[in-house]
Amino acid sequence: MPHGNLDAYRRKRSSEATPEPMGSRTTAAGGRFVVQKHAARRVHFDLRLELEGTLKSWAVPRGPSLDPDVKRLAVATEDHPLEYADFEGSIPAGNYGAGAMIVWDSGRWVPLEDPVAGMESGKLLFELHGYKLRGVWTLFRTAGRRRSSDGSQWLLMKKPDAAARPSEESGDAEDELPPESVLSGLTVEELRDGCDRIEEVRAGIEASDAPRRRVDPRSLPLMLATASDRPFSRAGWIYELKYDGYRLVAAKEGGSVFLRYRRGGDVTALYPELARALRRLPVESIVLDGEVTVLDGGGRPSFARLQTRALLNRPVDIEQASVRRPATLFAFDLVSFEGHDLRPLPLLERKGWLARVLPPAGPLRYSDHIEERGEEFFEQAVAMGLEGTMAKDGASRYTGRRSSSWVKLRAERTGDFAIVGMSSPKGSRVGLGSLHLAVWDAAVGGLVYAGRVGTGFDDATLAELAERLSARRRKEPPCWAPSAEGPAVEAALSDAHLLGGRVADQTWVEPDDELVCEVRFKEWTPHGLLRHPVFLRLRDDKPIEDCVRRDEPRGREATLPAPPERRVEITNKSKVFWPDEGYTKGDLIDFYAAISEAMQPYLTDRPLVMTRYPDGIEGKSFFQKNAPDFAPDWLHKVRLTSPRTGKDIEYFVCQNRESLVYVANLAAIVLHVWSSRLHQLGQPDWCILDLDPKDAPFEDVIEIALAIRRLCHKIKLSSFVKTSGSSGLHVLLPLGGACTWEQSRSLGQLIAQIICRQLPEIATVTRNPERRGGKVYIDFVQNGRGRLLVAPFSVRPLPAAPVSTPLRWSEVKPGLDLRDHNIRTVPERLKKLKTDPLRGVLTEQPDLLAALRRLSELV
DNA sequence: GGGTTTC
DNA sequence: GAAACCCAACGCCGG
DNA sequence: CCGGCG
Repeated sequence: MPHGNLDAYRRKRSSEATPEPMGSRTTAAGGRFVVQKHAARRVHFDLRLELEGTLKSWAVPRGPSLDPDVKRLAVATEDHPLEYADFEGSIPAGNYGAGAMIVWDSGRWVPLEDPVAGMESGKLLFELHGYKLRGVWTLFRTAGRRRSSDGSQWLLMKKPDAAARPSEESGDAEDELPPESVLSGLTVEELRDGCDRIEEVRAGIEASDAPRRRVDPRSLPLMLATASDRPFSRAGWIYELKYDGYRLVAAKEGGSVFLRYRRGGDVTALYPELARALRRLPVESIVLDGEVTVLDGGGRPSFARLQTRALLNRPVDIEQASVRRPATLFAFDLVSFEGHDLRPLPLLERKGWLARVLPPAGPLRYSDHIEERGEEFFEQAVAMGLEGTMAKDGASRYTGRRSSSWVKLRAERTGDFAIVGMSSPKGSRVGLGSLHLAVWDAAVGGLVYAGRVGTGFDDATLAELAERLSARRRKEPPCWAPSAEGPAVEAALSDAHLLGGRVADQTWVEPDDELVCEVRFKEWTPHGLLRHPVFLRLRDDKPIEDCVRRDEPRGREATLPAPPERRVEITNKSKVFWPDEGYTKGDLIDFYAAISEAMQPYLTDRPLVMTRYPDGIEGKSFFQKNAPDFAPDWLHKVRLTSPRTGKDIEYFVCQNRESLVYVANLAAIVLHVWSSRLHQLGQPDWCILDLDPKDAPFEDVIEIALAIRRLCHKIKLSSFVKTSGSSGLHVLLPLGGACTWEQSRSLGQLIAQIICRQLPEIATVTRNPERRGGKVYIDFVQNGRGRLLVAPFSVRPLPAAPVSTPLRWSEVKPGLDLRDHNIRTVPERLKKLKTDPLRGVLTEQPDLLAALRRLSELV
C-alpha cells in the first residue's frame, strides 16, 4: 500500500522481496484472528472476546434493544490477558439507544443483537485505545426465540460453540472497510511506543530555531502548489504522493480540536474520527496541514466517497459514516507544535518532526516522501491509480501562499470511448464543436455518458467526423446518464446540464464499432464525466463493448477491487403468504428467482413499482414507488421528476436476478412497470388494452380479445396477450418506441371504441363499474407517462397465487382459467414452452403510420 | 419489511 | 421502550 | 368541489 509510508515502493525499486498481498486474512475457529498492519506487515492476535453483562435482546414488536449493562468488551491477548474496551457509538439510530456495537453479518453491518436465526459468527468492530479494530469472531449462537405472554420476544443465547465455523470472508468491496485506515493491528506496547517518541520531538523542537509563537489555525494561510505537467528530479527536492481529497488543517489546543478546509470552513463535527484521534494525540497543542481522504476497498483515496461523506449533516449519519467510510488525514506538514511556529524551518525538518509525532496507524497518517528519482516515482504513482505526485523543495519554508517550491504533477490518462453524438461548430470551427462520448458498462449492459471532448482535432478529422456522424443521426441519446447520484437521466442528457446552463443544439448518433476514439484526460469527475479531455485519434478496431471505464490508468486491472457482490439476505422465508395454499414468502422468492430470466426483458431499464404485502395476501398492503433508502447500493435506481408536480421519485430498476430477489424479499408480490424504458421514457414499447370483466362472463373477455386480434390483423399490426392474473386479459400492441404516450393512448382509445361498436352487448369503455351493465370494460387509459402495467410474470395477491402469464393466441379460447397459471405451474410451463409468446411485443417494429392509416379507413 | 417518529 | 406511522398518483366520472 | 375508481 502506498499510503502512510513508502516501504512498498522502496522495496519494489530495490528489487527486494515483493510485499505481502494486502487483504489476506485468515481465521480459525475459536476467535483467533489476524489483523493486518499497514505497509504489508501483519501482526497476529489471539483475541477472545467476551461480553460483560448479559445480552438482553429482542423486544416487541420488532427491533433489537440492548441491555444497558453491555458496555464493555473483554479483549484477551497473549500479553494482556484481559483488556477492556469501551464501545463507541457506531450504530444506526433506532430502538437501541446510544452505544452499542455492530457486527458484520451476511454482507452488511447489523447491530450485534439483531437476532439473525442461526447466526454463528460475524465481524466485529470496536475501539481499543482510540484505535478501531475489527476482526472475525465467534461469540455465541442463537438457540431460539421465545415469545412471552405479553407478545414480546426473547432471543436465547448459548455460549460459544467450539465447533462453530467462522464466517466466510465477504468479498463485498462496497462495504468492505479499507484495509489500513481503521485497523491498527498494533499491540498495546506498540501503541505506547508511539507515544514515547513525543518527548524526543518536544526536546528537539525546543532546541531548534522555531520561534515561540502561537499559530492561529483558523486564519493560517496555506501553502499552495503550482501545477506542472512534467515530472522531474532535482537535488534537494522531495516527492510525495498526491492524495485525491480535500485540503484540511487539523489543530489541537489544550483539550479542544479544530478541523478546517482550505477556505476556512469549520468541519470539526464532520470528521469525528479525525477529531478523536487528534484529541488523543499526546501533545499539548499542534497544527497539522494535510489532505483528508476516504479510502476505497482497495486502499486508494476515493474522491466520490469523500464527497458523499462531506455532504452529511445529521450527527447520526456522520457517526455512522465515521465507521463505515472512515476518513484518513494524510498530513504532510507540521505547522505548529506546542507553542512553536515551525513555518520558518525547512520543510525536511518540519516533516522529520511530523513523522515522529503521528502514530504509525489510525486515521492520522504521515505522508511520507522519497528524495530522488521524481520521474520514476511519478510513473509508479500513476500506475497505482493515484492522482499524481507532489514535488517540494526540501529546504523551503512554509510561506503560506502559492509557491514554486511546491509543484503538483497530475496523472494523465487515456481511454477509448464510443462516440454517441456531437454539437455544432461555433465561430470559425468547421464540422463539429465537440463529440459526445460514452463508455460501455457491463453491469448496465449499455453505454453510459462520459462527457464531451472539444479539442485535439485537426480540420480534416473534424470534417470527416461531421460527415460520418450526420449520416447516423438519431433522436434520443443512445446512452444513459452517468451516475445514480448525479442528475436524473433526462436532465443529465439535456443540453442545459451538458453545457453548464447554456443551450446548444445536440445531435445524437447511433453508436458503432467504427465510431470509437481514443481520448486523453486528467480524471473522472464524481458525476462520471471526463475532466480536461483531449481527442487523440479515431480507432475503428475496437468494439464499443471494449470501451469500458478503467479507473486505474494502465496495468492495474488485475488488482481492481471486485465489483460489489450482489448478495441478498432472505428473511422470514417460511412466513405463510397464501394461507389457503400454504405458499410462503420463500415460495414467492423462489418463483421470482426461477422465472427471472424470462421476466427480465420486461423489467430491464423500466421504473418499477411494487405492491407490498409484508404479512401475506390477507394482511395490510401498500404501494411503493420510491425505493427505500436502505436498499443496497448495487440495486439500480433512477430519480425521475414528475413533469406536472415537479416531485422526484426514485424508482427501483430491476436489472438482474438479484434485484428481483431483493424486491421479492421485501414482500413485493405485484410488480408494476412503466411501458417505456429509461433511455426513451417518452416513447412506450407497447400499447396496453386491459380487458376487465368485473361481473361479465370470462367468455366475453375472450371474445373481445379475439376481436381485437382480428382488428389488429386487418390493419397489419401484431398483437400479443397475457393474463392479467386476476380476472381479465391484457392485450399488448408493439409500438417499437416509435410513438409518444399520447399517440399510444389514442391508438388504444380508437381500437377500444371500434370494438365497443362491434360488440356493443359485451364491451364498454365506461369507467364507472355500476354503469357497465355487466359488460367487459376495455381500459385504454393506462397508456400514459408514469402509468403502470402489471409486469408479465408478476404474481397476484389472490388465492391460488395466479401469475400474469404470456399466452399464445391459440390458448385464448373457452376453458381458459387464469388460476391455472400460478406460482406453481408457470415455471414448468416456461420450461416446456421454451419461448415466451409475448416477447415479440418488445422486438417487433411495426409500421405504425400504415396501421393507423388502415385503421382510419375502417372507421 | 424496515426504518422513523411519536407517545 | 414500545406503539404508531409511512410507504402513489392522477385524470375522470357522476353527484 | 368532492369522493370513488382504476
